[in-house]
Amino acid sequence: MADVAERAGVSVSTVSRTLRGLANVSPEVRGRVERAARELDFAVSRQASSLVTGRTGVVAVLVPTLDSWFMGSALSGLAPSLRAAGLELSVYLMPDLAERAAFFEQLPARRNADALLVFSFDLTDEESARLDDLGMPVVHVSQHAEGRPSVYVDDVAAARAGTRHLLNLGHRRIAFMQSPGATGFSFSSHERLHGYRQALTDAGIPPDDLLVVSARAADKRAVAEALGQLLGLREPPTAVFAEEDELAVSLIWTLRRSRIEVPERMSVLGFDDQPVAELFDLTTVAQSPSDMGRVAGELVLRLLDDPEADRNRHVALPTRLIPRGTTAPAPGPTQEPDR
Amino acid sequence: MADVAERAGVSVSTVSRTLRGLANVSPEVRGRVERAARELDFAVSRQASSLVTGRTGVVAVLVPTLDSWFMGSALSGLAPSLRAAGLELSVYLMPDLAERAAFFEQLPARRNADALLVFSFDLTDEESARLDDLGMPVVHVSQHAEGRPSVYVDDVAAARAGTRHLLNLGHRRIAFMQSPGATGFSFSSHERLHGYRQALTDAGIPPDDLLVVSARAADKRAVAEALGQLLGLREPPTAVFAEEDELAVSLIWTLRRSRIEVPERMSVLGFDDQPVAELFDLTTVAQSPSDMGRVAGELVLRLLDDPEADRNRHVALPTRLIPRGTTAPAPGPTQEPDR
DNA sequence: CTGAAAGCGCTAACAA
DNA sequence: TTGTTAGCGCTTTCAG
Repeated sequence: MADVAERAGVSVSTVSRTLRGLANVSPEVRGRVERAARELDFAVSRQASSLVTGRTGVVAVLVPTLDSWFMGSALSGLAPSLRAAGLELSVYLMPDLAERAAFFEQLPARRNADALLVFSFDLTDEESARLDDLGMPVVHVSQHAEGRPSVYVDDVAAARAGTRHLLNLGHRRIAFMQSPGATGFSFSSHERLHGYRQALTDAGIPPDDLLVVSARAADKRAVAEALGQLLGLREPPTAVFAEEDELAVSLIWTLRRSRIEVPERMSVLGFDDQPVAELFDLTTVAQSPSDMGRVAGELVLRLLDDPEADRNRHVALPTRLIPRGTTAPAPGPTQEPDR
Repeated sequence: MADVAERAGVSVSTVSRTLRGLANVSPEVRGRVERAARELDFAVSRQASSLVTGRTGVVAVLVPTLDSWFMGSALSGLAPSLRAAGLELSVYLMPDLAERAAFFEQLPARRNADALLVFSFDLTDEESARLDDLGMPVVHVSQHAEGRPSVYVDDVAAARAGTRHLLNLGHRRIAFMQSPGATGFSFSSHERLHGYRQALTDAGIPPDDLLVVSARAADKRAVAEALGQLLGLREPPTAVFAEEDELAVSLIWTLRRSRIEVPERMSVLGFDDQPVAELFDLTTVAQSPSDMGRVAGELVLRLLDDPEADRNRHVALPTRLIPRGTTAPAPGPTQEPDR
């Protein structure tokens, strides 16, 4: 910066003021400084400025994965808002509990970011408390935390609506298929199961734990086994609600291989509306992670502006049921399926 | 840090030495300092240390998208290496040419990162030159740049192998379907087209530009139109090589809707081996972006260690053809298809 | 093995 | 509108 100042024949303060776009610089001087900066290919060191301003110009995000549709979309929605505000995006990937523990132990983001976005985690009370003491705005995304800024969809209501769709089609034995995922990593998963149970209860059908199975979408064998569990029941289900689309299509793939027609003999409902859903003509509950990312970005910008505003603002984004071809009326008499 | 020093009854220099794990600190003092730091929940400010060391502890990545299988996997492969080395990962998303121009104009990463990874871009000479002058190690990923560190797959050879597979099945009219993408954003795309042409030429078949069409995978209508162009030709193709799996499955979807059996009447070959490939039983050329990310991470670590080592190291990762059910021998007499 | 002091590159008073 | 000066929190000589 001293070089620029010398070249432009002004003091460093003037260079600083110019480069930050402050008003009180004469146009003539401004021009000289800008030209000098350009000629010298000068860029302000964030490190140095943050040392004095106390702001790092960085927003940190804590994510469980990066190679998922959800996270990819969410970050795509988030990044532009931050860039527009001149903030850098720093990613902390915590794929397992060990990494996660290490993160909360050291809180590396502590003084190295101005705000933190936490995605999809089932935080323990202790972890939440640590975040509260971080001394920076923390926004919870795809999850909600009492009294803390959160952006999410109402997974309970969404799952209830999805389940009701199946009930309305006359299904009475409805299974729920979960993605296991590392423990403590999926907030939404629990909520969706809860919504499913609620809808059943509301319809006067007692939830049956035998109808809740789990498998990783990528593990075909596990999906087949989970399906096997369901088909071997005394009263097998006529519909399966999968907690996310990838699992749903993996299930459809398995059903097809077993010559069980979808939706004639088995309805399948997904959650997400990923691109693959359309390809499989999958009925699903749509959510928009990119909207979630965008809204979270806007919220964090507002919090950065005024840490007290929006302190416990919760933003719930909509979901909607997209009926496609994998759900159909339950086979046989609807009141008393006799097989 | 002064607080920690006071609490431990030592000077700040000692705290600094301890926290950086330097050897010359007595065990007894080390213990006191570490305890004090823990009790005060102290974390070193990267900003302040980088000001004096000149290293930021940040690795920047330049990416065209985040919501793609490729980038998600690549970043998943990269992040752990960086974390293990105590480096932060800063993401610069440049979805369009305007953002890109702005980036190269300002080079915001200039003094705010220790190294830069550039993904998948078709850089202009001017852009490459700017990167060279950045004064930090730059690694090109999923692309290669003469004389600069690069990690990639040999797209030309891979596409040639894929095309040869179709030729070996007796296909003579083989189409190539591209994803348009913003101009200048896909290095691999050009290379694959090139490999496809080479294989044809090698087999004595003159490449026919009418057989090269393009459509975005997500745009069903565009895919249908592209397919229409091919089907309307005087000599329509019996096989299509799609430059990436998502496009391939979108094409298969369209073909099925048109009651054109795959692979009986049309073979389809993809590129990537994304999870969706298995679901569609898609024959494809597999690559591993997560390996690419991992290797790029290791390379960047080595360059950070010694900027001169590996200066123009090129790492080419393998691809392999995965035969599945969407490719089959060409219908009719192979030498002279008579329809 | 430990401490004192200088200074990294910038911004924020304050003065002019 | 511009310049001068004092730090921001650390690391790094250099002494001890």
